[in-house]
Amino acid sequence: MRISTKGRYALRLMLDLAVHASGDPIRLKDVARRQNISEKYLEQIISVLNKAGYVRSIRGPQGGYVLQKAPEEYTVGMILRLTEGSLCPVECVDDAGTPCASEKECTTRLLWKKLNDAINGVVDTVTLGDLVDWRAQQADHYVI
Amino acid sequence: MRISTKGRYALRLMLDLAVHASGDPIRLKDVARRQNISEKYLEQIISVLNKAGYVRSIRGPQGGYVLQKAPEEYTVGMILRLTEGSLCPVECVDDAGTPCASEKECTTRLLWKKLNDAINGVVDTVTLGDLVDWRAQQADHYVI
DNA sequence: TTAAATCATATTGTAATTATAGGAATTGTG
DNA sequence: CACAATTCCTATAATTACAATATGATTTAA
Repeated sequence: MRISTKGRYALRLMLDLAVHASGDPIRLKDVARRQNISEKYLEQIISVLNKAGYVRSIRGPQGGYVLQKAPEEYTVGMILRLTEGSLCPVECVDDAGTPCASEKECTTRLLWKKLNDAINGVVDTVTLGDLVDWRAQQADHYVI
Repeated sequence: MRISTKGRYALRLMLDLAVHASGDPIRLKDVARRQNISEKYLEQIISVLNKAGYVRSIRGPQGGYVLQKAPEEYTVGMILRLTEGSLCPVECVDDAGTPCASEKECTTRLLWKKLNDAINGVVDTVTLGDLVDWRAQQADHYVI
């Protein structure tokens, strides 16, 4: 039950855009270098984020990407669900999925609901802004 | 980020053994019928549970399987981790996994730790005994 | 005009998932 | 003892997902 690289890279990509925001567009090449991720793979990932309106793209030289909204406006869950697909541990507790064929209310389903709630409790409360803050605190340590 | 059928089937298998426990061994064929799962697939799954000592097998006619311990002694996490592998959402927060190569303490890692704790908070507290109880309560509804 | 960037789509290699299949070994019962 | 019911073991296969890589088209600032 792993988060795939796609979701993790998307998160690091968005965090990179948030941290290095200066008004000017940020080139994917620079993100790829800083995050040590294949630029071509990042292109596919940011394409999804772009189509969803999470980032804005500027084409041509001096082009790049900028966050469409403030970092606090993006929850981790929004980013992961977009790139990763559903985060539900099993299909039957997924609102978008097809419900359990067999049982009206199978016993293990209660467990999956609890697990789903626990997962959502984290990813839907932590925002990109929080990640930026955490990173700033870590940076403080290195200053000394 | 889904729990695979292997882990889900293992849980239903263990629950079935717990619910139908009578002292006599329970045939896999009956579990397969009740749970509507391929018997051959269940064989592979229970083989893992058997080698781990979670169930005891009795061979030959009138053979089958019984739980080795009381249902309360098995957490959901024990069963899922055994059949499913690690439940960590990313490798770098997995005690058994290789730690992050790049960063000493990368920012997103804090998030993954929170997520990991949330998941463990559910699977390590709910036991097979709880599932049995839940099932009994559901059964009460149908009695009326 | 050129070069730097995004955009779009196809392809590939690997591994995991989800089983199915065939038969060997064990053992209670008639 | 023979038989049949069961567990046990291993191989194989079909499908899908994952994680990229590759190629080239399009846009646009300088």
